[in-house]
Amino acid sequence: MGRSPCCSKDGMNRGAWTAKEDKILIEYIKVHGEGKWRNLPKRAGLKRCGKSCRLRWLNYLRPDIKRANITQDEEDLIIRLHKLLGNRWSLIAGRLPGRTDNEIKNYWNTNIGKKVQGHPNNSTNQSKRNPSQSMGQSLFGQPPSPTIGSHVVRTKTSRCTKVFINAEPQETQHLHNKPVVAPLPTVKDTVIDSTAVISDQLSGLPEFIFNEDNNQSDPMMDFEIEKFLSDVLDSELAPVCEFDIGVVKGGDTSSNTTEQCSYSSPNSDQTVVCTEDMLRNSDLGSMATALDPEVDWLQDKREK
DNA sequence: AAGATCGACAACCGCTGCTTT
DNA sequence: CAAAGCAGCGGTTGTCGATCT
Repeated sequence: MGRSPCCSKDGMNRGAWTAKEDKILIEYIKVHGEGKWRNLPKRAGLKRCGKSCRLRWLNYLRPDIKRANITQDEEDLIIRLHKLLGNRWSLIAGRLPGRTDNEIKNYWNTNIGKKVQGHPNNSTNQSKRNPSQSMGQSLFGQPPSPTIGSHVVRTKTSRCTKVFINAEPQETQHLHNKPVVAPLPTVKDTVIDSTAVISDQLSGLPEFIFNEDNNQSDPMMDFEIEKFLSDVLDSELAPVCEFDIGVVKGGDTSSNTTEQCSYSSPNSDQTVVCTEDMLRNSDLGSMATALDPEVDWLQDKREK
């Protein structure tokens, strides 16, 4: 598919932005709002390409940008999120108010990356040595580590938003030896009911988000895996959970890839890998079961 | 004092996926 | 359904100031 270039380079300004250009861009966005970047330069009278305007605005001119140095807390959060999400800077930035993906990426490359690089058994270290492994190949053929040291190895963004669910009823699943729901016709039911059981014991658990349009009779539904993980991060489990998302190949000879979410419990030896197949088979009960040690751990913590 | 090197960060580039036509 | 348009993402490069030799 042919595509015209983003913008002509003829007569365009390049390089650092001047104060005058910044002012023009700010004034224009104040009046017209963000978006329609392609036409913005022409309308605003800027000799810049739309991409450049967008970047300048998002990374530098936006009023909510924090210009202060990154704090230790923020650095810790970046490291933690990087463990979880890999080089998905926009997702990481989304959890750091006032910080941009570019800023975090630069900070990582110039500060954290070096620190982490010196640390043995680190996936970031590995991916620097051999970037091709960072596409999920280190997961290939070997299960995620059951220890806390399990890390994300994916660098290429891919999405798992739609999962085809087998609508056939399944056996009763148990959580804490209690019946969760019977039958379990859909992933939606599994997740919601499993969560409900845990929620009886623990507030602040992730809110699992599904497309409201879906119902039990609709086998096609949205499972927002990134939202799922994001909600987990917001929950009280955040301090103890280790989640990975990875894209793995089906086998040595297979070129098929599948998305998976693995969960490693630091309070037990248990690791649950939640694959598309598991989702298809409504096997999220296993994942919920994996949360048991954390629930117990948090309860103990609360009682103390 | 001057050139070389390094580090930080802004900006660019190529690609991808979603939406529109 | 395919092509084109567009926004957004992550990797890379360029630039500039600080430090070193």
